[in-house]
Amino acid sequence: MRLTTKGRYAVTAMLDIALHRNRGPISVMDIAERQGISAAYLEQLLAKLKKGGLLVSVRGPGGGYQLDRALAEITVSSIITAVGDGVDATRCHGTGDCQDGDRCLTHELWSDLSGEIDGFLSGISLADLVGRKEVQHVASRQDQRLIHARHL
Amino acid sequence: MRLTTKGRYAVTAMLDIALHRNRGPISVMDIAERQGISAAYLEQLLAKLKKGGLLVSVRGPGGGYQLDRALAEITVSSIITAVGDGVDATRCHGTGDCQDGDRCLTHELWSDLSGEIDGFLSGISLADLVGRKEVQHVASRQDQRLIHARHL
DNA sequence: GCTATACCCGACCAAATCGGTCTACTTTCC
DNA sequence: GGAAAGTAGACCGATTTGGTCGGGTATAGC
Repeated sequence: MRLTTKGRYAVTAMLDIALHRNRGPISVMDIAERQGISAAYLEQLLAKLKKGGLLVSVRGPGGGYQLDRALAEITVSSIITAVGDGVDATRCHGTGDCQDGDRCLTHELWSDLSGEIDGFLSGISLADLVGRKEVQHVASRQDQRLIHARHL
Repeated sequence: MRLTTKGRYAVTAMLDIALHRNRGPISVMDIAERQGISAAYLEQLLAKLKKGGLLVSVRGPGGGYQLDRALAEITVSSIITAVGDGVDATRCHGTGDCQDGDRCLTHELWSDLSGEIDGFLSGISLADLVGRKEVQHVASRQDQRLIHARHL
């Protein structure tokens, strides 16, 4: 099971774009500042998300990234997968040849777990997250802080 | 979320010991051969499991490791935790200060996910695993192979 | 057509982690 | 006493992570 900052950053960035979707394209810099993520690093992740068909980019001044699908059609699972942080918990990546061509003692356990996790994350879309009170609260705080910081 | 070979090996080893519990103490070498795990590495994991109160060891010839609790009282979750592969998916380890003392946008999501995974793994004990047909099948295959190998 | 903005892309890097080895014990049974 | 077995910890090579840097290229607006 690999769920590292890569996956977390990706979901965070997607959610940030979702929350500000009515402002037109969102620049990497904006997301990076609001979410406290290195801009150069974030670029790599957004590139993968674009390659995965979750985002489109607009070049030039005023450009940035936009969602390529409806909020409800983008699941957390798909974001994590797109960026390479697999949800798979087995050692053999599901093939079943964990021990010299045969299944290992615990193959089914990890396989079941993978299903469980994927089921959970597939059931949560950006639309769900955007609708959460707690998320909206954090988002408005971040917006305020960014405006404040840019006034200096 | 950290679920690496460490956690997988630990669960595999514990299950191996559980399956052969009627044979007295199980040596590291036996487990290593049956499960295809490096004995030297396995030692480290078993030491942690012992420190965590899941195993007891018997030194000297004929010694090895034994479970320190009833099968039903040892959950997969507790095994993974004992070797250090935390089930926690948040960046802040549950404290909630993911971004300059406040919660990040996705704190709740990862927190929920952690709960989900932990709930799943806490619900599975060694007794459950030992009772599974597939597990028994793989175990008997491993036993046969070991006997065969030692005849050479 | 310049220029500032912003995405694009690939090389590179330091630190951490992982899976594992090796050595040198100590304890216990025969 | 010697062999079997656990104990402890230093060490190691490979990979991954998280991130930087530097140079592109496209494009909007003047």
